[in-house]
Amino acid sequence: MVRAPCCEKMGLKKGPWSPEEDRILTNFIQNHGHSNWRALPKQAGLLRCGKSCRLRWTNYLKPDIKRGNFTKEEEDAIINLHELLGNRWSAIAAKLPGRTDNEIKNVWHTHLKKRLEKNIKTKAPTSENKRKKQIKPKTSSESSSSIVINITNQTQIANYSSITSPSSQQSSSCEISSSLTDASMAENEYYSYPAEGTEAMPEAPPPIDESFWSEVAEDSTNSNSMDKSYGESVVDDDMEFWYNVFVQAGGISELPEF
DNA sequence: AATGTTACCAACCGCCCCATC
DNA sequence: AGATGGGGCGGTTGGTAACAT
Repeated sequence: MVRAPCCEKMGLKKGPWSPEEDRILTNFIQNHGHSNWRALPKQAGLLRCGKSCRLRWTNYLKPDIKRGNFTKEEEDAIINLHELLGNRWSAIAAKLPGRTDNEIKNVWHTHLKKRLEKNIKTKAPTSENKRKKQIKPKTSSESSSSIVINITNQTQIANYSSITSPSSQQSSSCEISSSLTDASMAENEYYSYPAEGTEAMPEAPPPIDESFWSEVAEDSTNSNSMDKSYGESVVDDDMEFWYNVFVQAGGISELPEF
């Protein structure tokens, strides 16, 4: 079924949002919620399509969104999660509180992907691997990561996930388990290289932040697209998967209570 | 100072899945 | 059972700021 884009209707505005539009949308959602995105712009008096409003809200206006540069820990978490989940940005975003899938996707394409590609070529971290261009400072306070995911033994994790993870039913996980070779292990050494002016990362993974487990539990109870395909036991399987990942990573020794 | 190039990121587009009729 | 609508996701684009020449 092919549907015409919702914004094809004449008179609907496209492009960057004005501060006034932001204000109207924010006020409306705070007062009335967003039960129906399609009807929302009309009710709020915005000349936008519902889809545009949803994107603006979820990617920019939502109050719990964390602004500012990604920390080294967040970038490492994205890299590790991308190894496990592939281009499932929403699933990755679910593990990074305050970060949107769009933001993570952007960071991946503009920054992390190149970093990894460069590292494959050079095989060793050098000062050239670091960002050529300085990021312009953000206006809001500097972000800080509330979770720490530092998996050092990628091959072990990936192979294990191919056995126990519900994601193993999908091709992406099979690719992960088969593609992680000694060479890729060498690449992964890069993940631990310290950013300029910071301490070197410890060899052993740091303890998993407790908040991670509550996020996993919360995430598992929400039926997202990732979970839906796994059937009724998805919640338990997902929990078991993440637990196994971090046990293998050496981050925790026992299953926390949820 | 002017121009070209690169990097970043907000926003859009098309497709898919699920719920409802 | 099939059609339709709404929401969500991932890929891509376009504007612009920063940097290089």
